[in-house]
Amino acid sequence: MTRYLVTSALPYANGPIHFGHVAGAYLPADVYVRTLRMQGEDVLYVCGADEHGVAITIGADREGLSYADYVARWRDEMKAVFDHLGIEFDVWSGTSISPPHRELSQEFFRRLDDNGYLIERTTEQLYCTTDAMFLADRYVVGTCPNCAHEGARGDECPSCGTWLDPLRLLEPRCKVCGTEPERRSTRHWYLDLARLAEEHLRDWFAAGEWKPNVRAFVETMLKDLRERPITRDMSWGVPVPEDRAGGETGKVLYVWFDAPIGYVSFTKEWAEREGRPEAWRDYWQDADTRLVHFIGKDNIAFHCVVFPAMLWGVKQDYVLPWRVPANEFYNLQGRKFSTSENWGIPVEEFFARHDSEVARFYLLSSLPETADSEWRWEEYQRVANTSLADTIGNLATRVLRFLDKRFDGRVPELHARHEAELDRAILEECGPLTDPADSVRAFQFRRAAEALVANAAAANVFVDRHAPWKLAKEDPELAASVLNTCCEWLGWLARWMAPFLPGKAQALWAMLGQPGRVADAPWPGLPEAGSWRSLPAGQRLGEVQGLFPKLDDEAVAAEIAALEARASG
RNA sequence: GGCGAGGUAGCUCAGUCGGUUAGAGCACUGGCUUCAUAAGCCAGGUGUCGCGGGUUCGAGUCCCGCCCUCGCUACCA
Repeated sequence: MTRYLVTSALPYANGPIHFGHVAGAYLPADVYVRTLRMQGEDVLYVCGADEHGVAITIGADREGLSYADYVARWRDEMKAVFDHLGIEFDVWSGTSISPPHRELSQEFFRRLDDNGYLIERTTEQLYCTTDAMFLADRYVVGTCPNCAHEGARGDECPSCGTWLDPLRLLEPRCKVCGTEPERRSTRHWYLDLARLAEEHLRDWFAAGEWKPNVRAFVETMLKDLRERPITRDMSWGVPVPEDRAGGETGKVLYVWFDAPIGYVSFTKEWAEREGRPEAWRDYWQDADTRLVHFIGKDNIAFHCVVFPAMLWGVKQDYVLPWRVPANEFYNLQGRKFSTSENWGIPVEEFFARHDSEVARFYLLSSLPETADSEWRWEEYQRVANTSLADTIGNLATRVLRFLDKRFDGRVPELHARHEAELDRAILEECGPLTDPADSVRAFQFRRAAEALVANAAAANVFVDRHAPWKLAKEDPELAASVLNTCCEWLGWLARWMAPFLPGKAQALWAMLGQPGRVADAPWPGLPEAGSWRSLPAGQRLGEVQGLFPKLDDEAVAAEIAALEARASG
């Protein structure tokens, strides 16, 4: 048994979760966790909201809410989406509410400081007297010194593409209130990434196994590492430890610094709740633990460079990431998901009309694993109808309804003289069989989804070749053996389905008359001739019902029309 | 600008170490079947592998140049 600590990127508590986020970082992680658990691994799945930072204070001010209320609202709303989709964390928390978070973040700061990885520096920055805050680059707008474009941002001019510094902008204004900011000097702490890379990070990364997109990005970044500020002048966040602030007040840890520490804080929170307060160390400070970060590609720098640098720099034997299966971006019907342009699928409406398990499966079969991909309603319909309803759902009903009619709704008997022949037929002659878990472990979820459908399709071939409805008249014993084989196969299918379609898998499990939770059954792997059957003959089957609803063309057209109507209205 | 990823059948994509005639699913057509949610099975066609050059006995695959799409570009998180 191997120990795994799995994380999904902490979603920023400043807006809704959409299917793009789900496909990028949450659903694959959930499937990975469920699969490993069925395979007997020790897995902890940690997530929570990222709740600090200036964007949140601005959002809360705009809505007249306290920061705490504002992030709590998004925290709860995001959790509701995860619940709908069956994404189950062992702990879901938030960086502003997790009890250990403040102390732990400050401890990271102190230890990095003690170990010589922090640099203090005083610089001039723009300060808005109206909003009483220093302005981050993107919160300053002004006139571009290069092309005179009036809408230039503090970091870049969108017109000529020049890299800017806010201090270079002509007629700078605060993006929030329009006031002209003044220059003030301020002292901050910087993380010495260059030194951390020199001492350990480069070697560590070079020895790892990474997806091509991750390796390429990080190797470029490692060539030219600058120090990064880790503090900010504001009130919302984890305060810089008083014993290190040197009299400075009003400074907090910069949100990118405290956010990933949330993974650790939340693990500690989980351990406390379990009544084993030291158990978090098993996951974070045991060299054999495999730390897996599921993220979108925009987060590669943090999870493969900055956070590992922090984990190593505190010299507390923290494990560094083992794999970072960063996904590309997921779009919607040809365009980017966009809250501001109303280009999205309102999740509550979606769940009112559609089956969330089907959504899970469709998302998994279209994940942006190697390139950007997208949600297309036409493809959603195809997957829902062809792969799920026709291939998997119909397999179950064609077998089980026949048994209801002709075999008293019980698992038929396998006659010993048929076993070898039928094993050979289903295992070798009805199409290639593959273990979906192999692909899941390689982070190839699309392939795993395909394997699942292919394994079901093989049983359809088997049924057709043996035509039990004919055999029932000519050779009832052989018919029974054939249908016994089909029942067993459905049992395997239910277990193969469990990580992908947990609810449907359970429904199928119950239809077979199996007690308990299918997720508690061990992962079946691939069946081997002579030893793969386990259902007792005569076992009563459960009530047969259709597993998957079908989606007609009108429904699809209506969804696309609604999508476009929202965007234009 | 820099960096990265991608460009393969009508659509979505797979192609390992360079190796036979470039594959799968969907869609489409024909046949079979009637257990099943009008579901299932069998059979069938389709390619300037983005463009140009190079290396090689042999290139979708390796090298160089170019074109197109998307993303990142680190004090937004």
